[in-house]
Amino acid sequence: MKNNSSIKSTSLDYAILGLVHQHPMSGYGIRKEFELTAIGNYSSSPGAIYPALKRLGKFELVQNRPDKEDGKNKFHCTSLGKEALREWVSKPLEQKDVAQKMDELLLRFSFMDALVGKEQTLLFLTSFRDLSKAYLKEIQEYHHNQYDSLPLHGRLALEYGIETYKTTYKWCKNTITVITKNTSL
Amino acid sequence: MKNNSSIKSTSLDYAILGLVHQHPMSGYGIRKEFELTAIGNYSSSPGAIYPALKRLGKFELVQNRPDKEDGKNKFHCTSLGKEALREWVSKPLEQKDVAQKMDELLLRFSFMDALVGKEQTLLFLTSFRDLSKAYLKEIQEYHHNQYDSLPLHGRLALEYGIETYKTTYKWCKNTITVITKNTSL
DNA sequence: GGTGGCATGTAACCGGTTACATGATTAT
DNA sequence: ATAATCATGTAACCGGTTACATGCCACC
Repeated sequence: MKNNSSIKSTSLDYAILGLVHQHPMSGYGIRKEFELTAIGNYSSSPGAIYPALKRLGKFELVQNRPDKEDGKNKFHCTSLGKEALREWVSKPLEQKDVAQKMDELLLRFSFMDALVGKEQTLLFLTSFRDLSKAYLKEIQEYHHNQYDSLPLHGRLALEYGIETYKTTYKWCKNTITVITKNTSL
Repeated sequence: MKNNSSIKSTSLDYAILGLVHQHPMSGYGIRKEFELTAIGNYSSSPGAIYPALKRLGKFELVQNRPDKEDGKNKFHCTSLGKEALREWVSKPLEQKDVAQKMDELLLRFSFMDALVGKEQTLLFLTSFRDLSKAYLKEIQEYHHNQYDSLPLHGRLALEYGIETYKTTYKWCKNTITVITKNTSL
């Protein structure tokens, strides 16, 4: 009974929302951000950004108004927008996220610190860690069982996946430690 | 002056083409493949697969005809299809591929062994390795220069990227060794 | 003989791509 | 002055998503 009139947003919408939450910016600024930095590999084309901003505006998640600093028009994240963002970063992780949407997970993590507490962050990370480990185990078993029947390149590509998930698992463990020790919150 | 009447295909088209090149299969079989294996995270929905097969058929890259083995209708890769596939896997790598299209690169590598020789494969891999290293260096420098100004989560997410590209670089080096030593070609 | 998997499609919808278009401001 | 960058849009096109629809065949 919840969320029925709420935005069905793409991750692009949330990426934008997260950006303007950190710092209000113009649509042009957002485009530059996507174009020049490595952020999740979202499109920087005006045909993607401006319609997205319009969508977000329609649901009152962002608002284009003069900035207090320099008086220039900038898109701001509203309190409704902040709430939507908080919901998004807090969504429980699923197996398929880890298998298919790493970029989005990392983006959620990036935006998380301004939105939720340490506890919630650690929940996210342990979930991330466990799901990565589970997926890793799965493909390792596949690798082991199919070793002889796999074509050479197929096997090597699979091994790339295995190494990648090992790295992810390690990053999770390390990051959990960092966040746990961090006393600023 | 080349390629003007040729397909503008999505990577989904090539993923399908690569699959039916390895083994002729039904559209349903392709769907199962995408659904059950980790292959590049392509859609397995009929609304994606069948239109794609129609596209490929229009350009005579695939053909749906009875299989010699069991008489069932299956999509086969034509010689034209094989040529298109060879071109695709042989495309020179660009910086943006490494930054944004890893999955596609791995898929190209997977299909490569049935299409090009060892030399071409090593060209691909050394290019992959060098571009990964260059990109790694870039984000490492960014990490170093911005260390103090980055928000904690932003920094940690960036470190995930760094570890990932280190892994990629290592995989390339190792795989180059494996392919070089491989005498079967 | 009916449930479930095989097999192929279509239609509405929506979002991203590409390309075009415009005007304001800043810099040289 | 005029080029470059800031800033915001629109329109045609296309491909993927979701959901619906159909018919066959095999298995128990």
